[in-house]
Amino acid sequence: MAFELIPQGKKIKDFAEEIGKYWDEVDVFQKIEKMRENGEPFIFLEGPPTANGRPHVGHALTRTMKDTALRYRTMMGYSIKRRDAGWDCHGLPVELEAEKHFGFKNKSEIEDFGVDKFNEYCKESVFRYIDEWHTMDSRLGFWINHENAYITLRDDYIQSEWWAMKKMFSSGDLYKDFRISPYCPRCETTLSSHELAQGYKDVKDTSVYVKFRLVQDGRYAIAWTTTPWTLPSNMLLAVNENEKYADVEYGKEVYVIASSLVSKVLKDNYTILKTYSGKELVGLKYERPIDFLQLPDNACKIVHGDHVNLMEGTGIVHTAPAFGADDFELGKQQGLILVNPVDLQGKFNDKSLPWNGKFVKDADIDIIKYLKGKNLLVRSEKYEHSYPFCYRCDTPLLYYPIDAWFVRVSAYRKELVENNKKVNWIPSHLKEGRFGNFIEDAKDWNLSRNRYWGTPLPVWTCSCGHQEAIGSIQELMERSGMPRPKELHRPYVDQITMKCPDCGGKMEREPFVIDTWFDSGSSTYAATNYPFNENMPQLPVSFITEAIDQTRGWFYVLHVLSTILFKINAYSNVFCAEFILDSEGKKMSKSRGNGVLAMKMMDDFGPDASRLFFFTSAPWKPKPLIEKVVKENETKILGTLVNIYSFFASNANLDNYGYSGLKQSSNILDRWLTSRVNTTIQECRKYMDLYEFHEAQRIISNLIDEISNFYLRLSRRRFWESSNDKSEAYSTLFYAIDNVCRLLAPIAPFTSEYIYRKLHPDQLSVHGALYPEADIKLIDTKIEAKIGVSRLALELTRRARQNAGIKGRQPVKELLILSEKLTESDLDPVREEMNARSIRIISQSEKPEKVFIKIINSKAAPILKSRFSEFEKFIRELNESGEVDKMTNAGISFEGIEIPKDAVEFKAEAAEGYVMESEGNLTVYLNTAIDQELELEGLSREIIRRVQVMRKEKNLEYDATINLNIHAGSRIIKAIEKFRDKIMAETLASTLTAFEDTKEIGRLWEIDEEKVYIEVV
RNA sequence: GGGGCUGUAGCUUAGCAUGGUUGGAGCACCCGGCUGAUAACCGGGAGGUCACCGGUUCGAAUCCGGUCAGCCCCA
Repeated sequence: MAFELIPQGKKIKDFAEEIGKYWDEVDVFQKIEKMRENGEPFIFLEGPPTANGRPHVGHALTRTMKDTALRYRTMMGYSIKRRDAGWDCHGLPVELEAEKHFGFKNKSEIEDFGVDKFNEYCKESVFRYIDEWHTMDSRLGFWINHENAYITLRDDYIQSEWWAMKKMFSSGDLYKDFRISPYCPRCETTLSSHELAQGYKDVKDTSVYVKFRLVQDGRYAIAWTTTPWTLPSNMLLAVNENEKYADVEYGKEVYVIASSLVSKVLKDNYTILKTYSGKELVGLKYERPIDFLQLPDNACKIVHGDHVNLMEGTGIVHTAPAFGADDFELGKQQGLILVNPVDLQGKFNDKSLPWNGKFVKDADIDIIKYLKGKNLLVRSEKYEHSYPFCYRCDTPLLYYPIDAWFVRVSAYRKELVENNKKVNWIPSHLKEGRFGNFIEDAKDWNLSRNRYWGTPLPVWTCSCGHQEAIGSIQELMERSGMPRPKELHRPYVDQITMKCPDCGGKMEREPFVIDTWFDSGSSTYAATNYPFNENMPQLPVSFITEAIDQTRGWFYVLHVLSTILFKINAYSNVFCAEFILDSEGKKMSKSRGNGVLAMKMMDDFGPDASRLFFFTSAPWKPKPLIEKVVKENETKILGTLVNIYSFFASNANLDNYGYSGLKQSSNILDRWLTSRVNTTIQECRKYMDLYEFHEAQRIISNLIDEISNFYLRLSRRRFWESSNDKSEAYSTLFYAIDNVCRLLAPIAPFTSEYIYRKLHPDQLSVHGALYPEADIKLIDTKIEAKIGVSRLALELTRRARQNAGIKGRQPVKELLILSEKLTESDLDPVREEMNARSIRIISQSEKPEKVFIKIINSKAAPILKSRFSEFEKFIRELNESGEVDKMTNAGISFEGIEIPKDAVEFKAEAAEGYVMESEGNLTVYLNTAIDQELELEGLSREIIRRVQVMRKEKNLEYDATINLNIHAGSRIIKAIEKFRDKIMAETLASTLTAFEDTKEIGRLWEIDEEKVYIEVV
């Protein structure tokens, strides 16, 4: 049986293509799934992307993390459950695309066009790029079942959500409320906090300090706001009763301002009259600066607000309950009837206002002018702050009082925190940090959208106030007595009405669709169509992973819904990736145009190099995409592995070797490598279990490097000469490559499969193999340590050679190694590389060292004064005598003068004729004497080396013989004659003729500045 | 304004939890060497105020406090 060779010039990217085809043709993925059918379940859940955008490198990263985890678990014998794709289909971004397509500017245009046609377009556009996703997944090697994908727009998926909503409606956890929500006046819908978060921008707005005259005594309370358009709707002023306030004389007027903020507000020319507690202000009545609107009698007074702080402004907060959440709460507390002069398009709609009909933000300037004219403005200034804009249409959002449906998440804070304790977060700081903080303070979830393309809210209302939630299609038909709608979308479900059980009136559906995050957050149960398929979803799922932005997105909604519906955490392990940055380290974004598509990365680098790149450092650190970093992984890890295999295969074939298990070897390098493989396995499993794939990659990469550059370099001859432990060497190398393939398989699935199947042509796939398990018996830490020391000895030898100016090819007479750890035989593997006639381990007493004394002039001179030069001479002679080391302990006396110990230094240097190098407890002494015989041997090796180069250039087979003719000067001819046999053996020359001549034949070489002509025939 | 993460050589990074010889690699650069698997490798050189300031300590890249910068999240 021969091992298949890797064709010259074949690229690692080509392997991927070949392997991809093989997997498809033979159905490898399905076969492995079947093989593991009865394994312990490991439950996955795919976070559904929207397929109306193209996959970029960030998607490739998270899909690599998913795939690596799942392949690893498969190799650990688990049966992966729910390895199904999923697609997120609804939502505002989809509608926006549709609006753009049709050129619509507002909702009425959509309604005129027809909601049915509009939604039809949305439905089709969702899958615009689905093919590219499929191709990307297959090229990246992401093994996931696409044919079982869950799709959130399907009736059966929506029906499960209806079940959930009905359940929450029944328990009171889904409720309608009139409150302040972030609202887009262009899209005419409320937004969720998640959508809000995407639209914050830093902008400069005009902020104003406004005077509110106190009825009691004519002082002015000064309030600050960045939204002047809310001033006409002012109903209250809020202070903090626990803070200090001051009466301040400014011009002829007296202002009330929080005392710590006076200097900020008024700059100079003011006098503080007195300070007092905020409590004294509470209850005072005031006159509004803008008083067109009719207000209830209980308005226009100062109240306490917990939210009032002294970070900015004046410590007195203008409160318009219609346009702020805190304001609204205060208004409610005070029992105020809400006054709202703004319509759903964000325009004033109260005839008493001079600005009636204007978009509120555009009225700011007029309002400021109006205040100035009435002398009620202290001053105005540009103020930079972040303000929310609609993330899809860029319209500034308003906080607006409106009916909306909410999930009572805040009531479940305790349960959310409890369930989070059962979750393993990677990286761990998210658990208590970003995510933990967020759920501790979870707000009720604004679920309803006044839009079209989404899961319809399944609640029907009667004009008498009666409400009912519907939990299934069956129930919908029974309750309404109407046929099943075409699909569970608008406008079809809107046409369903039912009879009110209370008053007999007609009940109509609440006209909302729901937040699309409810869709993806429902995947735990809706993807399996629970409860309609009757199988309780297995929760928590074992593992999910997405990018960091999903902490408040998918990770959050999954956790919330699972906690409310099933009282359990949705997942037990969650692995969070950071973003891939561009080559400059900048965030990739659409507006910058610096994004990189996943397919481009596959085209440029191929899947395995890309996958390895994602794990060059922890995936939870942002990583710039730099071409040479990606390529480096390919050469260092994959290229080296491929080479190791090529070396193995070409030699094994020459020797007709076949693997039949790991042979016990007495060779120290074999035992070392076997041990290294097993320690690596141990470590690797540990890291893979912790989802620290990047650590696993690093140690696998180290092992590959050591196999190639240490083990093989030093073992080469055993493979191509007839050594008696050759089959041990082959079996060790095979064993190492086989294990490396399996260790690397989850991370670089293509290349490892390619090599693995060359080792095991009879096996289906490396991914169906079991992940290596360390054999403790094969781990020998002593050997690993010893080899470490011998490697250091080799390094020191090279260093010493360099210092002595002796090249590696030149044999030296003697090498002495001072070490307590090594024995002679430990050096066997490195002996040849050290290239010395004699290599010995020596003891302390044998050190070829000369101890000498160095005078520390600054100390010795003051003691000796005028006799110092005599002392110098004395020491010089002493040093030359070689007797110094006898004095190291005794101390020195010079003609009756005791020289203190700190006035001299005892130093050691290599004895004459030696160069020494040391590191730690290891010292190497190199004898630098080169006699004629050594010199000639060195020259013979120079000849051999050059002939070898010529053989290679001629592309000769390894075992092809040659005829060798050499013309050169006398010294070299002498070397050739002396080492004729060796030269012929090494270069496989059947004849060797050598003449002292300058005739130009073959190729001209220069050795030690002498011309040498070599001809290989 | 609040919270989180990150900051180590030109670039990519290890070390930081548990303080301790001289902060370790790789890429690129320079010099030298090795090479019949490997555009690979080996030795040396150059390149670091370990973001900055302060504190604790005999001793801080590491622990503590603060500042700055970048990114993210929240408001």
